[in-house]
Amino acid sequence: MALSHAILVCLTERPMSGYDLAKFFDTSIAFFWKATHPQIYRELKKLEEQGCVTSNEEVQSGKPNRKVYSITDAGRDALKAWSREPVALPLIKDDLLVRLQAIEHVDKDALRAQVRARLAAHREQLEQYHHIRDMRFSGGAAVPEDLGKLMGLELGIQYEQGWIAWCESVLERLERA
Amino acid sequence: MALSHAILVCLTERPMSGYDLAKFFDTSIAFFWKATHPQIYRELKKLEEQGCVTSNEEVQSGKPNRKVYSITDAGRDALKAWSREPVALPLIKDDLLVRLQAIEHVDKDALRAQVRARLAAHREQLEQYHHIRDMRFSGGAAVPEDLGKLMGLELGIQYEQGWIAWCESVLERLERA
DNA sequence: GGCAACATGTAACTTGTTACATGATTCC
DNA sequence: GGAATCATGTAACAAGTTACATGTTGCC
Repeated sequence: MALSHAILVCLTERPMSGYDLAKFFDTSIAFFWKATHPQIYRELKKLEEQGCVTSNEEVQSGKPNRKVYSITDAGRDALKAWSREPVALPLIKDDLLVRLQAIEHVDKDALRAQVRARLAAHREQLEQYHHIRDMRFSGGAAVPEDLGKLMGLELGIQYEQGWIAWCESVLERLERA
Repeated sequence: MALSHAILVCLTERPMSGYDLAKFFDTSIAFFWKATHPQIYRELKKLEEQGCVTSNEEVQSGKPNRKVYSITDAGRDALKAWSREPVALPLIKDDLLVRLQAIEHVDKDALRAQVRARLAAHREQLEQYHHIRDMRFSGGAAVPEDLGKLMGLELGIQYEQGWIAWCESVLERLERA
């Protein structure tokens, strides 16, 4: 469904192998979409059958060969058609919030440790986003092609800041109780 | 995996039928976890086999019978054991952010309309959360059992406010371009 | 008469996860 | 010698979605 479109979006940037895509999903666009490598290889096969991407094998000495995929005109058309469809609200699945809901039925020490771990993860993520912003968008201005990426990054930064503040306030209250 | 635990959490509140649970997932805890009714019925069957819930049929005149599920002691134990496991970072899948990433390859009018629709959805959600907060937690104080629910609600409110601000700033920039 | 809500479920399908499988090179 | 990185994939399973199926009551 949308994974195929996310892959096409990545390939508008530059041609990539399945391996590259897996890493790209793990780093660059991990905030909006996640995918594991079996999923990516499976989807690339389908996209190739549909003619949305083409592959060509790059022979490498020593290392195994790379199969590099590029988006086709049909792929670009599919992307544009998809962009006109209505968007779904992002789905959230959060273990930690579910546990909070049943606060009287969970292990409170474990919960505190989990909130602390979450706080640390959000702080780290925020730092990474700041780093990317400083590297790619220093000054705040972006060329038109990159405006969307900058806005995505701004959302990420705001999102992490929100979580950090929330975790801190939750920890305070949990430690008092 | 975690859906079964989310169901158990709901059942700590009160016994419920599959239908009730589906509505509960749709309203109360929709922010943390979503589930459709076929999924819920399927999971309830498994949970009953494992002894984590028991069901008893409530005969109703006119309407079809309700099969009401209650959590068992084994279910409560399973919940506590699960609460000690490490939590995963919440996964996000957001179509809109993916489109923004490829801003030069999407239909810009459609994108603007989608951001406006998203903004409206977040505003509506925020209003609902405010309403719940005013109804259930007026004054801000919560009894210990409800503290987790209040904190979850606070996160929801903050989350929606963040999205609203972001959508507004994005719209402004998209309309300028 | 038609639609919505109540109430339960199945079937078919698509997505997503985890583990397995292979094999070379480079770094410690 | 062992672990990590590069690079591709398959198989089995779990989770999630969509459409189908049935039948009543109450409201407009």
